[in-house]
Amino acid sequence: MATMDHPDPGPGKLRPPRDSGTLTLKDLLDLIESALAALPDLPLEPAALRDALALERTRDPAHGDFATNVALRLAKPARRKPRDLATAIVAALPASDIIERTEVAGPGFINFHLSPHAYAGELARVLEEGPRYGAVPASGEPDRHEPTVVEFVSANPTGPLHVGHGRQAALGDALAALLQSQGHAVQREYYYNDAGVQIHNLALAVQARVRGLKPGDTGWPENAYAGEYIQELAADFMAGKKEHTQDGGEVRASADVDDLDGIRRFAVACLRNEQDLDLQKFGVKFDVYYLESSLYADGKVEATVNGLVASGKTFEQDGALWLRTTDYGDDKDRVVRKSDGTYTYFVPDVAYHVTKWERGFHRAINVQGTDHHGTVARVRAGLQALDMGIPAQYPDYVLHNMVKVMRGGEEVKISKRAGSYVTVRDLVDWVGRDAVRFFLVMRQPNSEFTFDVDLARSRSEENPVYYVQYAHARVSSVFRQLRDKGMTHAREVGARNLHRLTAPHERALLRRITQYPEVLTTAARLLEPHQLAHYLTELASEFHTYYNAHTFLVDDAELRSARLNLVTATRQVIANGLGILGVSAPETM
RNA sequence: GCGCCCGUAGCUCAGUUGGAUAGAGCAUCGGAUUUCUACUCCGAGGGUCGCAGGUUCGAAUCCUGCCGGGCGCACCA
Repeated sequence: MATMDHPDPGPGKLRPPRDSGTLTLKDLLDLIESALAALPDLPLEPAALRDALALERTRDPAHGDFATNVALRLAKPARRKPRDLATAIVAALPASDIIERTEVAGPGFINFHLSPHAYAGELARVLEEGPRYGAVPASGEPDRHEPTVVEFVSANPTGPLHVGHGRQAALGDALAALLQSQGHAVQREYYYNDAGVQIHNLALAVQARVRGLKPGDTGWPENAYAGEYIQELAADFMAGKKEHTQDGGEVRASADVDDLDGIRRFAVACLRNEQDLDLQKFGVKFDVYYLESSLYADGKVEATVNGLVASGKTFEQDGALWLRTTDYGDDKDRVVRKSDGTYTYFVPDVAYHVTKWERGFHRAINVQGTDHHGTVARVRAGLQALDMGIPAQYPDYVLHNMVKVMRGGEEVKISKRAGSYVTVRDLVDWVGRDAVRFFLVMRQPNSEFTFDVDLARSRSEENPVYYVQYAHARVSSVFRQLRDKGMTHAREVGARNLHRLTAPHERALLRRITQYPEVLTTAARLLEPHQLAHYLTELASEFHTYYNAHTFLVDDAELRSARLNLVTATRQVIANGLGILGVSAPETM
């Protein structure tokens, strides 16, 4: 599972929401529902019938386009044999021009073979809606528009972004786009830990470097950052450089060794700017940077502590204030206020999530590394203790594993302590933004990922990004050829002649294209962008197969236009899907 | 030790939240090009779904136990 404890979709969610998916999918569901309602002797409530109704894509084309197992699910409560029930349901199906034929198969499945008419309708929709195809229109079920905040990256401004942050950036941005495609109002947010110990350690490290110390020397501060970039910061600081800040101001390095506060402000401004450059290069843009320091300034931290104390769930022990988080499923109680009077980081963390809720985001998704999964129970427990009506499973988490980088058959070590590690910028420089983006979202987040730099660089079919992008470029190439040959493509002519696309390759491609809206819905519901990446490679594969087996630019103008409609739709879906993943769709390779 | 996650073809991984004969790419082997880009395509072999039980019409999928690996178990963040 890539996600933890996201809300149970509940019974009935097996059926896709009404306002998503293809038109034909919704029509089919309606037809089956009517059939069930028409069966006289089913001793079942309508709600139970709805819950049992699931429609799924068939794996084997011989089984048609869609199949349902309602008869299998209802057989027992109805006290009837599955196949008999299935036969009765089929007999009760209203006539429809989207169904070519229906059959009862296996233990009691009902298979639906769609008519060419159904496909023609869906293909027309792709061409008509263009870049919007697959996205849910802005009028549907209210819960689908629930304002959602997606928090990701949230790296401390204490060094460059490494590959793990890259995975988070790629994942978080794709997730946000996926949710937007489903009609949610999404905010991309970056939580900035600018008030903690880490920043202090950063300042100490720069100061030590300014004094000429190196990691390991006597006098080198404990927990100070060892990276090369610290030395650069120290040099810039002593050179009296100016650095602009995010709020439009400017920080000038004082070049004063004892000016620890000045060192801190200068270093943070520099590193923050570096991170922004990385993210910009990666094509990720945040709507909001939420500063930890503002939580203190606005009294949110204090208010949270007061709220926790008021809850009666706190206690004093060994001079510290504790919260009984074990009451809410945590494995041990947590310190809120240390015996030295300062708060643990857990407090601003809870305060931050309170603001998410109070800002109207009743759905929150946090993208984090699995190494931080211990915080999940804590934050939720803190929110529960406040008793603000926040659901127990708030927020959702998408946890991702670490990334190994292989280059030239060897692992490139990632070690912040050692001071050398692969940064997002390194990767983008080596293989390009598109490859980094695609690679980092093409696998399930929750397993270790090995980034093969050589594969990502290769211009061959082995490289999945290249393979998908090439399919897109290839369609564009076909249209260049069309012009060169002085041929024409008329969409209306093509639309009228879609019945001529009868080759197995064409049927397969049609099937795949029209599946796209369902893929988006599923990927968004499960918070799994890799499903989209996987789909795109399959779509590209089917396109390449088709391309190789058939010439599109034939003399027969009707067939030609029909085929060009099909490949235009293919290109559109590839472009739309890549767009959600933050990958470009080039006209030429 | 406790908690969370992972274990599917030689390798990298999918598997539509319990369905039909477990799929794809790479690698291996065998084929295809006077062609809209061979930057491609077609075919073949390859499996104890970590192991053992359980749940049921039906399990890679859900439950229990074990084996192996990752991560986490601070008055650090």
